[in-house]
Amino acid sequence: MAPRVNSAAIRRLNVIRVFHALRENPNASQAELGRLTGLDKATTSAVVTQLLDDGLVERTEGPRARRIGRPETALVIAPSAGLLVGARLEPRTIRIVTTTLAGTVLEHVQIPGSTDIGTAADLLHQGIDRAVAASGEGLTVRGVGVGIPALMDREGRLVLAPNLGWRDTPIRARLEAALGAPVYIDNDTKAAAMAERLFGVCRDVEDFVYLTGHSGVGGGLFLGGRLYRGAQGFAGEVGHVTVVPDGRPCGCGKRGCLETYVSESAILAQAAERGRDLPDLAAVTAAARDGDPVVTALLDEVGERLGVALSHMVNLMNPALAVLGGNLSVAADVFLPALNRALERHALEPLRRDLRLVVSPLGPDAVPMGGIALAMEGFLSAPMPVEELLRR
Amino acid sequence: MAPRVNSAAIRRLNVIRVFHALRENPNASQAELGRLTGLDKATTSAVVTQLLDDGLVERTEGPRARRIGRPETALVIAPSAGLLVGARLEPRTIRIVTTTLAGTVLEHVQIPGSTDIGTAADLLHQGIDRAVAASGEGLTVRGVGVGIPALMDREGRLVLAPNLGWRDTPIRARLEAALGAPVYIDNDTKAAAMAERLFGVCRDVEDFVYLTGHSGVGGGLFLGGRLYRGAQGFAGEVGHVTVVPDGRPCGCGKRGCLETYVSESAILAQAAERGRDLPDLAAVTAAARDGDPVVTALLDEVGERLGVALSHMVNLMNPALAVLGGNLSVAADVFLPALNRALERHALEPLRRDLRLVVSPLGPDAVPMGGIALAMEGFLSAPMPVEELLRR
DNA sequence: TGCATTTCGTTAGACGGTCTATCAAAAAGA
DNA sequence: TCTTTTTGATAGACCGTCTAACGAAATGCA
Repeated sequence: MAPRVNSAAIRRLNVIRVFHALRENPNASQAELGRLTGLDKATTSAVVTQLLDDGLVERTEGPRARRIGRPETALVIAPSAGLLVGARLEPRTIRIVTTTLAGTVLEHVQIPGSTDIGTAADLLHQGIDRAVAASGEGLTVRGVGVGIPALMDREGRLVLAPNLGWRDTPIRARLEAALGAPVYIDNDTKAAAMAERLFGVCRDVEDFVYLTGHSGVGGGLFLGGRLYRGAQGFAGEVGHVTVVPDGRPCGCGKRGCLETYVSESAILAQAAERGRDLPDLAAVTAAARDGDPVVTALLDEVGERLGVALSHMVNLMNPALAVLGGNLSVAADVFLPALNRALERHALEPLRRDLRLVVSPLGPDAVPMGGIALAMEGFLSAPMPVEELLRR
Repeated sequence: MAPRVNSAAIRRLNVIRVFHALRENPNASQAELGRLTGLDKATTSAVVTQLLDDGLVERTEGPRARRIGRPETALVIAPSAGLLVGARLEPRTIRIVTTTLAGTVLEHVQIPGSTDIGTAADLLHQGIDRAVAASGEGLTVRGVGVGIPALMDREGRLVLAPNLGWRDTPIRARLEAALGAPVYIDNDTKAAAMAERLFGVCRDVEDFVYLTGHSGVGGGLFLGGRLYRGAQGFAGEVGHVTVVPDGRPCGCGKRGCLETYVSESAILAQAAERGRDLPDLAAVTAAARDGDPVVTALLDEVGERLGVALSHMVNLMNPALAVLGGNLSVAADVFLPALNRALERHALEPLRRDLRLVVSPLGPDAVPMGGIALAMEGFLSAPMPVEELLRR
């Protein structure tokens, strides 16, 4: 049954609007928030009063514009209002970030992971406790968001991670019970796309695709102003788009998947097959920059494969922007020419013409900050998912 | 600036909910509408009263359930409330349908088209006038929706139709001026997808992809409960997804596009190359059913190509359902086995497992009925696009 | 210094929603 | 005929936003 839409829903929506406007514009005044959100100043006043009463917002002695008229009182999202926790959970390392509700980073923690999903979850739990303790006294955790390189369903169950051997684990429920705070879990790349939208390079972009390489290759779709998850929650599996018919075998059981050519391990394996034993992607990129023809040709192929898959996305989804993140950003400048050639060959001209291609500025924190974004969205929308309200 | 959310927006939303509930359940009572929409019966009463006052809804002597308690009064969307017009505009033929606001078909008109876009628009205008006149006396046209096989931007400008030589025509503005009624224009396949959602086989499906073949091959994406148009309005161009590297040349300037293999003209051309001169797709399908090995092999290839493209869509968007419409439905049963084999080879198993594959039940009226869907959406949402209200 | 001007933020009141509670109307069943 | 049951309408509570007016606190200028 569709949720009821009543006055309370309106208020909840307007609170969220004001909150995000203030998050993106710290030290804004009430009048400015009204202009930013399009709300009447009386409404803004009511909303801000509520946020002040709830302790989510504080008045500060921010810098005052020396203007005519009554001076504004600057507002910020209260640092004391609580913590958000974001994490990236991988077999090798677990990376945890804590922030204020505004998204200001407080602590970084990085610990070794585990190839066993149960052990990894326990380690994550311990790491979060440590990070929270280091973030300050008496701060309550308002939400925990985790990105995992796996197929995650809409209820936060880990369904399958072909490369890791993980499957069928109700990890959200498990962590929520252990942590005693709301937990939001999603695929790592979807989380990173959320981070790109809230904190990164896509702040004003309604339609973009995010491509990333870690152990595999992932895709996050931000369509029509919101993260798109698909019917089961599995949307964006660009790593398993076929780019070479009957190509290299993939951990998923198919052949010729994109990630058998452009993931870090795949690139290293292909380099080794061609007589270049290199330790990591940075070394591969360096070799190409030094003019090694074999490695250069290999990265050209990587760009070409990636370009084919991106062309499919462009033709199908017509994004305004494509973001390269994760390990893809390491070698991006080397393979970008080949990628662009592939786009020219495979993407429709009117759709390609206005496409912007950028490298993610978030670096290794993209996924943990995506966890922050998930937790922030969850905290603000609770108890009702506001985005759903006005769909027919 | 984001639109304001106030009481009026809530009412508009609830009116739309009640309207659609009544459209899908003619002769429903007020109490039933309340149950269907989740609204309180007091609210339902207020909304229905407004709809009755506006003349959009009527009380009828519908069939009464012989039950205990006060008998219900049946409601229907008033046939006298106005007309919707839907059309498919193509160079060869123009097909026009008129319906009540509920979507009940009143008139069909089919007239020859024109390869000149200006002439075609004039013919459409005349045809609409004729269809409206035939639909009854004194009915005002509430909206006109048109599907065109071309790239249409979000403002209803025709940008490009590679196969037809049409480009850069402000056809929406032109028709609106000529007709004096609100006009909504979109790509024909997007319109058909809307029809599938409102009147066809996807009534309760939030995430589906629609594939169709006419002169070219088109795709419509219904994602997260709404039609997805992309940044410029060009999303869904599955016909120009590359399925064969360096394959057959396409009217778009690229090579190996899906539609160079599976559009009707492409299939006929390939059959001719292999020594089978056949007049249309029905003849091709008949030959395959009669056991012609050349034609059977050709349709197997068609299924394979289509399956590759659909696999990309499944991996990227994880739809719950894929609908085959237009000419694709003519030969569907013949190439479906090959299509399924391709899905098995190219789509991730967890995403493919729950995918349903169905043939469109709407037939040649899919696009005109899509025009009806566009017009209905436009009429109900006017003056503010309600779906946008609660996006942050 | 004194006063007009400008901008900020609050508040009262109008207005319009939904929701709860109540009630009359109209049928079936006993 | 009376009870039961369901429908649909309505009063009043409650909660939103919006308009309009007002006090507060600065600048600009005589």
